[in-house]
Amino acid sequence: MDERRTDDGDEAAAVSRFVERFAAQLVQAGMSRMPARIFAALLSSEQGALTSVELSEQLKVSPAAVSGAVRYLAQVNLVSREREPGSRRERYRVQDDQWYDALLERDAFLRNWQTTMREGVEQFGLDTPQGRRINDTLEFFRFLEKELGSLMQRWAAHRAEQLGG
Amino acid sequence: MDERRTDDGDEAAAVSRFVERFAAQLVQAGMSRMPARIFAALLSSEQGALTSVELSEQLKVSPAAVSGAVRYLAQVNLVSREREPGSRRERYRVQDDQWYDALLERDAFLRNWQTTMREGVEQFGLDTPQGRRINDTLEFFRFLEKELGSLMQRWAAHRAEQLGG
DNA sequence: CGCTTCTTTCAGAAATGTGTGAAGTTAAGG
DNA sequence: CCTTAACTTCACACATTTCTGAAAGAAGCG
Repeated sequence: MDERRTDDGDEAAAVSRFVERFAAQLVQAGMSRMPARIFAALLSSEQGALTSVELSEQLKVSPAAVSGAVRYLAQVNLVSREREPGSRRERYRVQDDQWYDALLERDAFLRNWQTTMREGVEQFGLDTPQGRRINDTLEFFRFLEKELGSLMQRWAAHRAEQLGG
Repeated sequence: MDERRTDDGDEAAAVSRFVERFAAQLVQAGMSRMPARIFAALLSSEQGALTSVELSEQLKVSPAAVSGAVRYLAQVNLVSREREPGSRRERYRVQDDQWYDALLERDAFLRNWQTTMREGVEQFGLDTPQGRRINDTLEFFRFLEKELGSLMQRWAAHRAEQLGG
């Protein structure tokens, strides 16, 4: 008749459960729902890449929703868009080795915080308790920026080593 | 007439601008609006602590909103509640030296991720690309957990040194 | 022990966010 | 060129979240 129904169904359901749980985690961390679901689906896919239609069907959402979510994901560098040559069909791919960086979105993120804090320090001045308190925060973010840089380097080294061994 | 209008007004307006900018930053990082505004207001206050009424007036929100937001902030250890002895008035205080930890809310956060990822690895198995991909993610979070621990220690040392010198 | 002051709870209103359907745009293939 | 398959945009509807006002609940003070 049709394909091995139960197996495929079970597998699909199991995948879906994981995808939704993963997505929920991302949502909790601040990502909006649709991007989260799509990212989770991509990471759980065999090739690490899916087409718009596949995502639309698997997640049971409209192409419009996929479009919007993917735009966001591409913008924050969690996903890259590929064109299969000869077709207008696009595939969206998780950046296997880059998404760790993106997830910690250090660059813009930490800079923005530092800017805000610097303004606060200027406004209140270091001769006020508030000013000193905000200055501490500024220093914390400076510290974080430096440390996260070297942290990611260590991670890269760690990974390279694993692959090598 | 009344108090030095322009000075107080300007100062208040300037503080408000900073508070709202800071809050916006926190919102972007995933915190909801009211807790974010309250936290920012506390950090910008001279004593690092304000009463419910003060918050309510400064932020132009109802006592109910303050109550709910403060409950959340206390739960995630960003704020502590104090009672002024003899009054039912409560003051809410930012935890000057603890909120860095809280902001990175490492403990529960990283554990939850690891649990989710572990389930994914089990589900797909290390003989599938997805399984390996998710396992990489799991390792990344293990790595992060370890590193963030020592990072915060270094920060504590850094701070202690500043205060000492 | 009741009055008063402050905080909390709760139902509902207002604001915001999120996803859909339909129309619009772009580019491959005839 | 025209057709057609894909992706995107936009207005709107639905869902969720967030804040308020009112009422109830605690706790000092007379």
